[in-house]
Amino acid sequence: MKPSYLRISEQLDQYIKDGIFKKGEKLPSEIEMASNFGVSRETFRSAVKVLEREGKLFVKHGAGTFVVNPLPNIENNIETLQSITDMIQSAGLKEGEKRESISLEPCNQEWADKLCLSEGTPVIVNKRTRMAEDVPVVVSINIIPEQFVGEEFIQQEELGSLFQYFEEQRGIYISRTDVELNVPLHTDRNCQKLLVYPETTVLMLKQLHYDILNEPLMYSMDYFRTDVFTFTMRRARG
Amino acid sequence: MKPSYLRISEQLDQYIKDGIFKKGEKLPSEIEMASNFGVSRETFRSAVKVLEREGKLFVKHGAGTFVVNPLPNIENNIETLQSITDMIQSAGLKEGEKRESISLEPCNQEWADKLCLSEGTPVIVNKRTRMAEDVPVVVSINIIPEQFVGEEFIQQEELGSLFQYFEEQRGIYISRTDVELNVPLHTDRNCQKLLVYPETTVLMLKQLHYDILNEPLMYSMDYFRTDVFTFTMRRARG
DNA sequence: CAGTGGTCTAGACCACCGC
DNA sequence: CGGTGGTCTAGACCACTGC
Repeated sequence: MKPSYLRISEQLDQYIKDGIFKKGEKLPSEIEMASNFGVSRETFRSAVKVLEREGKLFVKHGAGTFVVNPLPNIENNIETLQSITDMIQSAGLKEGEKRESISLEPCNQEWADKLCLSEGTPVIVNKRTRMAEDVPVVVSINIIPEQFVGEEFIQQEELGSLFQYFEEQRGIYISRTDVELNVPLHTDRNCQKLLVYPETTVLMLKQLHYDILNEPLMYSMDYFRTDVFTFTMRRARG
Repeated sequence: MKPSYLRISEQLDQYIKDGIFKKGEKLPSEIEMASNFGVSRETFRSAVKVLEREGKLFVKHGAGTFVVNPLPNIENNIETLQSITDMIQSAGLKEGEKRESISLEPCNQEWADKLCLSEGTPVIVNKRTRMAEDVPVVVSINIIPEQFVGEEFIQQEELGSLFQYFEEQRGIYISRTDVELNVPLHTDRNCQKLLVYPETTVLMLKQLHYDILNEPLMYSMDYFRTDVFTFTMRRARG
């Protein structure tokens, strides 16, 4: 049984979609609406908060609650964390991979900082080319502290989603990622594999993945072909 | 007078920073904590929700509320919308601008789609080079429907922040922006002005700005030097 | 099963807006 | 000033977790 406030927020959303509540219009007061829905005012307010967070209602203290113009859904919202495997598959493409190399290397200053290790600590460096319909679309380099992976990690030829690997094989859930957007030079070695067309450009994400307790787990550098992937997001004023 | 739930969330945050509540530790139950703080359970829960949203606490139904590893603050979080003027100034640099061109042009398919106009409707196209310490760091192109700006817009040589212009001169508050990340080819004309060093690369944001009621107001294409600006963000699992 | 967080209520008072 | 949303309470019952 879904809680009331969710049912009400969905119904309000539908009313907006159906034009029963029109853009710019002020909703009746919370007390009145709560009474209409047969719930307490706090419960109705919870429903409003859901839609306010989604940018569908605008609440102004002392003035009222207003319907705003519905925004389009954003596809490929980069703010929602998903694995590269999911990104390729949700575009309806056949996902594949080729391991370029895997090695145990002393970590450099940058990796050490991010992963909270001391410089020089051995880490696993896993480099793969990810394919969509047998064409290379992503080059990804993962840096992982030794203790987080097992023997099978090094031996397996095809790893697939590391998110899935960590969850199913190691019981670790990746919940959050800090990202730095980068644009590599087109002379960057890791770009070369992706520059199959002269008009192709590449976006690189440096990503630090955390588990549920915000422990840094893996650092990645992922090179994406921008002619294959579209990255969008929504910004809001502080 | 700050509301209790905010005071409590700040105090909890401080306790975490001070190590009084340690990473991974389970907090006492909500009833107990609420009683400790001398507030009702709902009020204490509001405080917890603030920190949960900030990724500082992890709440698990039926199990408890846990302190997680504090994450570093993210600088230059791209998710927080700010004007280019602000971005330059908050880096402690002297901001300047040079208008390259301003014209009234029939809008193309892409602009028309975004701004909800018909193709061919005249729009103002404003192209500027933005400077930091007298060096070009951003090229920005703004596409604005005629009715949103006044005569002074076209005549003024230095516009400064358009966010500020809209707010102060036109009473319009830009509250939200949809962004598409792009990497232009280094042969792109708008890049050329920015490629002062051979290792410089450029990130381009196509941005559709909305007012408080989510009405599309302005479409922009902003070219940023990645050696000057760092863009970071935080992603979370759906 | 006991203990935890999730939802919900009816009512109260406060802070803010616009007339 | 009246009407709106913002906060807060004390208590109730439900849903989930882990032993």
